[in-house]
Amino acid sequence: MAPRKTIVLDPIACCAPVRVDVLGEGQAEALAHSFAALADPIRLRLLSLVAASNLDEVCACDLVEPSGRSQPTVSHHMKILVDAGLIEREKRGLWVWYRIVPSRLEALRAV
Amino acid sequence: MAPRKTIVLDPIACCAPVRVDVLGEGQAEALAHSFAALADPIRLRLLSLVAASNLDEVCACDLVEPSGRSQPTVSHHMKILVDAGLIEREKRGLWVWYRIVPSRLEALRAV
DNA sequence: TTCATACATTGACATCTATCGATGTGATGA
DNA sequence: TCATCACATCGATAGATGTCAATGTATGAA
Repeated sequence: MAPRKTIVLDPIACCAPVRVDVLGEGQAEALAHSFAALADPIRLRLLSLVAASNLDEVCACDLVEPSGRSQPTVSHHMKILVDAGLIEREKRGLWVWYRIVPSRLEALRAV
Repeated sequence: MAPRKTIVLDPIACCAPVRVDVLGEGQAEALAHSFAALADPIRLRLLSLVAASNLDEVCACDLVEPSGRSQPTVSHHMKILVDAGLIEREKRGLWVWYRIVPSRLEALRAV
């Protein structure tokens, strides 16, 4: 089928740090799930709001109005970001505080 | 509403390269679109296949079988990757060749 | 011109996702 | 105990997305 010859993934590919290899199904599934969390403009803005905080954390009540979405919708999106490990959630009293998880963002860059 | 005080995005934020700012709607929309292209396990594997090629480019005919999807489906996904600017498409004769666009991947890392 | 090949497009369908109103839950204060 | 507040969950709905069979399009060969 191949015009030249089928692609050969170098069998003696060295253990180099820049090793380029084909993603397995499981890895691809997990990665796609992480990227999906970033694949929504509202979530990107929410993430941006948390990251831009000069307090290092943001109260959930301060996310609803700038996002332009309803409270349930914001809650829904924040849950997705938390489940993806991009944001940490901490409840203190009546309020919920969010912090970004830098290590998780860093991990995604290494694709 | 805010328990302490509303978040203040530093108005005198310097022109520093690590400038942290809240995404505008337009930027968020564009970014989300790029991430959406990566938010599918099949597309990640296709991208991986192209990136792992030792020829620097891959024929479309060599993507169908390893992806485990039909030819129209692969064509569909490759179009999404090309539209996102992550991959370049070149038709030579009967065959179509794909190359990754490193600069575009680099740009996404800088979020 | 006619045929075969490689890939794209179409149409239809099932599934997923974003959204919001209504309601539930847990904490605080009176 | 009761009322109130902050946030989560539920249920319903509209729109987006992945998938493939069927078909269309362009290229090269006979």
